[in-house]
Amino acid sequence: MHSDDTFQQRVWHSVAAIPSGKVATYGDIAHLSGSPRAARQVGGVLSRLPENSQLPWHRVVNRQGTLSLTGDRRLLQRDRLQAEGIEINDGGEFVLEHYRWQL
DNA sequence: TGAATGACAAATT
DNA sequence: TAATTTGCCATTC
Repeated sequence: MHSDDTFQQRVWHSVAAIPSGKVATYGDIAHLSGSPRAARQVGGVLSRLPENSQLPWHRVVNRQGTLSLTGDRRLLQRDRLQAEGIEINDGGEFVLEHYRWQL
């Protein structure tokens, strides 16, 4: 029901709040979701998002300013970020502090 | 119920 | 500076 308050749902809400053109790290989302040390779980939640999800999962990146995904998903994330104005090279690297969402 | 898993991150080499 | 190891913890199997 609407009173569900699982880590997974808190992650969904946190990610949904990231503004277009900005990015947040897995750690940032973990922190916002009430479990500061669960950065890894954030990735776990996003990896299991339904195909039809409208969540801007592409705005979640790692602390190095690079993309953690591989293969086709990685290319999709890179394209979506570029589409939002983020300067990211073909290797999926960019200047994190230049686009990081200030919590 | 418990072991395995992993879209991380900080510490250590 | 870069590579490897260690700690982390919600889910999944």
